[in-house]
Amino acid sequence: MPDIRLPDGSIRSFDKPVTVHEVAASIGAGLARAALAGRVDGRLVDTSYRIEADAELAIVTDKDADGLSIIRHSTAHLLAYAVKELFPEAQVTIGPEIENGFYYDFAYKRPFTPEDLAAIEKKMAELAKKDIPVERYELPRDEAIAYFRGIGEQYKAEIIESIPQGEVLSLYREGGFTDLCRGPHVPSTGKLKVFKLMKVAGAYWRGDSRNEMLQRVYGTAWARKEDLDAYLHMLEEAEKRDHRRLGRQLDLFHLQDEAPGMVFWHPKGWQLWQTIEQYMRHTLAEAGYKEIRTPMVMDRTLWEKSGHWENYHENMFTTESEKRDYAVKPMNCPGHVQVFNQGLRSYRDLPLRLAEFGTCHRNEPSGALHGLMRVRGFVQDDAHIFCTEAQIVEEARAFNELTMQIYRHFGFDQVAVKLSLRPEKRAGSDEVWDKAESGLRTALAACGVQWEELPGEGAFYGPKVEYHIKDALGRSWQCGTLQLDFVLPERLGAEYVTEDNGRSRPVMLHRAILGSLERFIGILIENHGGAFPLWLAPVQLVVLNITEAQAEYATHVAEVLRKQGFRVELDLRNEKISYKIREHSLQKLPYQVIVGDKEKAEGLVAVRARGEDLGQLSLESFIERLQSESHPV
RNA sequence: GCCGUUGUAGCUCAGUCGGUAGAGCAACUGAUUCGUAAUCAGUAGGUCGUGUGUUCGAUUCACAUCAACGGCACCA
Repeated sequence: MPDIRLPDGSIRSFDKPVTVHEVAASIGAGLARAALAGRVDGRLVDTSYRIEADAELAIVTDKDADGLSIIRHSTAHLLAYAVKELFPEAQVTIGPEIENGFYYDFAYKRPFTPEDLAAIEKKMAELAKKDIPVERYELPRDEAIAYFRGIGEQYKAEIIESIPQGEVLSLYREGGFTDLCRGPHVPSTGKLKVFKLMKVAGAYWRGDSRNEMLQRVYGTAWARKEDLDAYLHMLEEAEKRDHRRLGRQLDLFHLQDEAPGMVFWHPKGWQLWQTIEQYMRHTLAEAGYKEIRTPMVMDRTLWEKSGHWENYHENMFTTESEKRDYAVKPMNCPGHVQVFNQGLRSYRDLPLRLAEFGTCHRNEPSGALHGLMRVRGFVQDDAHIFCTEAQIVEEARAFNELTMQIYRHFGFDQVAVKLSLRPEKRAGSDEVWDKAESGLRTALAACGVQWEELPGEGAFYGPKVEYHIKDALGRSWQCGTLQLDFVLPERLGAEYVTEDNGRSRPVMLHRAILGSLERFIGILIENHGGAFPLWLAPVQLVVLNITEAQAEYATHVAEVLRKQGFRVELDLRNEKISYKIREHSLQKLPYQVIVGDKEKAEGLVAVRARGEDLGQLSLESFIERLQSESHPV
């Protein structure tokens, strides 16, 4: 007869098998009401689960992360239930929990409208209020298929058909609605109180663009109303940080219809760009890279040799002149191999690190474009390291260190490393891939970092290490990449003279740290909400006079600051000081330097940092403060 | 590329059940010379994304097309 050990270590003995719910009830009526599921010997189960033998049990409530997960998953089922009530012809497919909520995909003769969504949400609330029991039962695979076929749920039947023969499946029934599901689920719909449907969108059946499109309804669900409110508030805040909105407000860049996916950089945006590019240029030079420049347009045959034409020609911009076909470069690497191939290279030249801030164009699908984050014309902080196999580990280690240092300079200290392995569509033999993948593993191990492996995600010519940085809103962005390539040097005939006067192929390391500068700037804008640190701010300071009487002094102050190398604007407009301060505050300038008669008389400046009055300072001490702040830490 | 939505002044948006449009902010002009997030008054600004069709008449209706937005698919 089961002895149940609870998380506090206490043991409760029962003289017959008990359900999770019964155990909860034996502890207290409140806990029984709060119980959403149980964790029996580490496995999540329904509250109706019967424990036959001795076990460890934790009662899962909405205070548990697992509890919230179950709420979201069950809310997805409630959504499907509501849809079936309102639109009996709709067919259900899948409805998983996702970050902050859930979705459910339906097959229906027409798309759902916002009005439908409101009606569905209302129906969900109604069904939740009725506190309908959610019951689990089991069915053999073939009976389950017959059942779903019988009620016209073809998609469901298809899902079950892809499950191996002989399995017993669990189904969940709430009122008139039954769904196939692994579970667990909340014991009744009354546990689902805090949810909101967010949007409808198309989504391909089984995630394959060759399949029909389903109607996906997204929703969010929480344990408490305050959590939902906080989440909605966070979404509003994120919207205020949207780089497209800030790009306009801060006059950084614009996009227009005539050049979809290509950016018009305004003076302030280009200043920001240049600060970043020059910083990278210096940093790379110090790390032993040589900068080069290669053509934007090259003959099609070169792209055929490199393999890009075969893999990507649909996404390449092409042009033609005097019966020759050309392609606008989508990558710098084939060009870099051409530079490597000039003259006879010696093992003494290796590693050779060639860097280029080269503009590349990729004809991305129209639906993929998104502000600066996904564009058709972009520049990477790109470089290719030509080295021997023996040098791979040391080069990867040095790259890792450089990358982490640069991220720190930009204020990103949470970095996740991933290793993408061979894709289905690839160039090169399996032996070469074995060598490349194990080479990167060894290199990563040498760096002492933890990494996650992603099978099938590598580039066609080689596996890649990805660096993902986390921004101020907790979102993760892939920026850096290190790709090991034995294929391109072979295809484009790169070789060097070895120590014993033989010939050998160099290995090529493709690498970028920021990735696309456009995208990285988009990330920076959102990360800082447009309030850039001093070293990045396009305009670092503005000098304001209070009345015309200090115009000359203000001009002098601005001049001194400019001579110190700061980016300074002067605002001598005949406006109230509060008006001017408001404008520059909205522009998120790091510092506003205000001079009135008092400052003029004593040779001081009154400094206002963002939202903080620093009071009067001597110009010298202010400059000192600026200097200590103006370089990346 | 696929599904859906949207496109009106520099920006944010209203409006026209078919009779060629309006607000706030910004801009410009004048007055105000002011001490830490909006001084007052005035002026100007739009072939209503583009094309075709229906109509006496289209910004409004229909079709096509382009772009943006939200997803999906893609992302060398």
